[in-house]
Amino acid sequence: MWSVSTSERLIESTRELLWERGYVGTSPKAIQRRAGAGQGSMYHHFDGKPDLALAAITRSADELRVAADAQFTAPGTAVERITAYLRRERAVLKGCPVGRLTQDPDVMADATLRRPVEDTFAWLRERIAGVLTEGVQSGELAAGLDPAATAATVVAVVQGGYVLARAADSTTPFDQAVDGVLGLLAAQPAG
Amino acid sequence: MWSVSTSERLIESTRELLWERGYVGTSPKAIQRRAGAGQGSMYHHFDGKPDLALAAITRSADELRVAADAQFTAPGTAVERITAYLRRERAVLKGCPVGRLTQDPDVMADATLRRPVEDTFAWLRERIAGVLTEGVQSGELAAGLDPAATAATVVAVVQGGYVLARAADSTTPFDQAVDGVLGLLAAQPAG
DNA sequence: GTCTATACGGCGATAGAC
DNA sequence: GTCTATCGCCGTATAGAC
Repeated sequence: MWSVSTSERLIESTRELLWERGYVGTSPKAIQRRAGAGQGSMYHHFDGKPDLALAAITRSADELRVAADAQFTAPGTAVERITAYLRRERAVLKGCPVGRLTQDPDVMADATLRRPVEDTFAWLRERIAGVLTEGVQSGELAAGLDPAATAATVVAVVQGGYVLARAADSTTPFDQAVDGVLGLLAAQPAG
Repeated sequence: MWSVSTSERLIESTRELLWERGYVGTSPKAIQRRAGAGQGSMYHHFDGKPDLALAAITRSADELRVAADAQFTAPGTAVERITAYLRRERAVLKGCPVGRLTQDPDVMADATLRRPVEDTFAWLRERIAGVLTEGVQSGELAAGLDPAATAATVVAVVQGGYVLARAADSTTPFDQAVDGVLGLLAAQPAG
């Protein structure tokens, strides 16, 4: 048996804290405490708070892509895959670990930290637009459906659903928002 | 002529800073500087940071309701009013001054500060559901459309649209997300 | 009402011993 | 690699003079 390395624990602790409290609300001291690491230890492995945050953000972004891609790559019609993506299990009340960073002024002001966030959503919209395009081409979806716009809608419903859920302190509005788009999508006249 | 009162300037400065940097990222000192008020002045008019934040949040929430209600109360069909709401002019890259607070752990942990946020979104979903119900009843929208779910979708698209716009540093994805839902809504088979 | 003085702990980092 | 010491500045107030 072996324990995870200190640097590993620092990254994971940072990921959790960024998720819970954001960049501005997360201090090096809090990270160290959660990781069970000392001051010197943290500054040995990382240059400072931004460097550690970059490692954490990059990992969260990568995880998000992998998790999402699993739904889009699975077999099924376009609508089935979009449905699988929207209905996949999520920590709804915690919100999106990547989308959350969008509200963090110090993250958005730093080009390096901002990059993974920007790339993640660009990729996600692109990927979903691709799935929708397949649906249009196969005649499953109306020919008039705009894949890029609809993809943005799908991603926005998820991100906005988190906001509504947190505001209500209940997962219900998230589920409703998802049901809402899926209802609209299902009622489309076939192409 | 008269100048605005100091307490008024403190509230407005707090609103701006909460919008730009969130509660955790906003310090009393920063508020004072922006308001052109001294330390003692701020603590004379308000009990402290939470008290001042409550005044700011309440006002922003009230403003949001008034602005939204204008679209819903205007004449027009249900879809026209929803469209007016979704397309109304917004500071897209700044995001929603109320929805943003949803990501602020210290706001959500304080029942008093949280209240206006919760109420605002509950009201908004309710209000939109009402408009959609009218649309269903008049036959403008399909009988199968779920007003509550679709209302959640509409609000989520706006809130999520802000996230996408900030991530991309461009208003384009917001507009696409809006176009996307409106496209789906318009393509509904009539009831 | 507004000002200055003072307080104490936390933030983010560096230095140097072990 | 990890620890403790130290640093200067900021956050969030309180006290009391004007």
